[in-house]
Amino acid sequence: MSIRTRFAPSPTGMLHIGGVRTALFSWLYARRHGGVFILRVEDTDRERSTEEATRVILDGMQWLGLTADEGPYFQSQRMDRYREVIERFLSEGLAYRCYCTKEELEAMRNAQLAAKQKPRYDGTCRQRSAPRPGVDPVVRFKNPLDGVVVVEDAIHGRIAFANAELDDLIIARSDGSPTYNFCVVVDDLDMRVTHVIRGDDHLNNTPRQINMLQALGATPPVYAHVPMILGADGAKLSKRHGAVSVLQYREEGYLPEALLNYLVRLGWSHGDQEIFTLEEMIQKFDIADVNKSASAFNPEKLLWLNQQHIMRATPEYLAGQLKPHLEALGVEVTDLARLAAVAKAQQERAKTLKEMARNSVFFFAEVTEYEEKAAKKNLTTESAAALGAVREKLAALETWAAPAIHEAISQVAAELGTGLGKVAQPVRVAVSGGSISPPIDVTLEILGRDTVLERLTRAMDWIARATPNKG
RNA sequence: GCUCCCAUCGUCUAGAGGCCUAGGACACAGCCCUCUCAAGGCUGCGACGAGGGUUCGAAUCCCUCUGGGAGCGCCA
Repeated sequence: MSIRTRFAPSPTGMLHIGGVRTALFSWLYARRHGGVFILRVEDTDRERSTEEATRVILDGMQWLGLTADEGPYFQSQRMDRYREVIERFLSEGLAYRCYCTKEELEAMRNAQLAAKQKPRYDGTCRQRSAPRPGVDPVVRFKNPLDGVVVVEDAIHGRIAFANAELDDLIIARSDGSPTYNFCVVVDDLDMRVTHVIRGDDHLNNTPRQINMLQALGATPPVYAHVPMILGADGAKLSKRHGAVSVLQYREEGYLPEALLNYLVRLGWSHGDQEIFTLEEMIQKFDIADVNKSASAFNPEKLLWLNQQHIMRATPEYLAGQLKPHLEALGVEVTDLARLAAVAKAQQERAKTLKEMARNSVFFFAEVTEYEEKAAKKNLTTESAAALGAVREKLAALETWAAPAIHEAISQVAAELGTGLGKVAQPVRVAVSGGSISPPIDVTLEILGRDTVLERLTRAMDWIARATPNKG
């Protein structure tokens, strides 16, 4: 039988990296085994589900390339099916209507807590034969009263729960709507899910779900409860440290494959390997190699990996990724070949696309002012001579290419009896406006002769104006 | 409180009884390379939570403790 995995996020909160990693593991596992990956949106709580959160799930999965082979299914569109199964539970005596009021339940709960007991429903309505006027009943599943449920977890191994610890959970609310644990069981069964890979915060739900499955005469799927991701401070992931929408990472200039690479290494490893292409992940991922313990999110390492992936990417691909970030800075890019040249020149000097864009603006827009510190140090009367000499040599160059440009600048340095830095750095400030750029020859080549000559002239003018009496 | 889970450098991890003087990566510090910024190279710093067993031998197996986490909703 072919493997079928699913990712079942709830649109009651933003899809964050914790969810993404679970999705990744499920996706990887399905891909690795030539199986099917299903996306299912768990939106039974219509009150708290938002359209925006649903959008983030869909857009986020698409951005990351975690494409679903089936779905997205929406639980909100399967209500008839749930009602049908609830009826079946009722008619087969697997469930019963409970007329206890919320107040009564609350009182029961408080009493149990006060007696230092685990709060749970006492099963009062199991015996009830007649409806109670004025109360809309909920439906509860009749959990076995004794015995143990064994979860054979692919990550944790065998875990046993005593049925005596479990109570009769509500499967339908008083308005008739089905609840989470029930919907999961019905869906996983209907969708023929073979491997349930999810966060280990669901571990405690598993015995109930297995009981329901068994009541329906079904065989439980393989469960794999992956450890949680903690914030950078080791505390639970929250808005403060990283529980932001995945799309935030796109905005900040992360490559999808870098984020995936970072996430796959959280709780999973393959020897000492740190950098994985998507294909390698698919090839090497296995649930058996997933850790049991929670791991903390480390933004620095993500940044490093992003840089590593940027360095390994092709300039053309990078250009496409970089474009929106330049546009966000108000730079229109029409020449994609030129953009690729820029990306190539920049790819080992940026940790994010956003940073790369920021440092690349001067390739596309006029230099309107010089960074103060850089100008003060490099655009001086002394360097004006170097700039002039460079300008002259460059203007006379036969071929406009990096090697020739490099040669010209070296010559100027030699003629002036100074180091290359004394010449290259003023030129850098003149053409880029600041002190940071790719190697000067490459930078000038991409910029083009006309632009370079113009910017050199402009810098010399600027020097003359800035030091009027020295002349 | 009860149930369940977890435990190697600050962080991510390797480690399935001898290969461990515990390896790699991020971060940090120093050095090298160098036209800036990076990248890269080298070096350093730095961990098996504690106590008991089992064994000729334990980071690895067992127990207890401690610490952390999750669940106990007409949320998912």
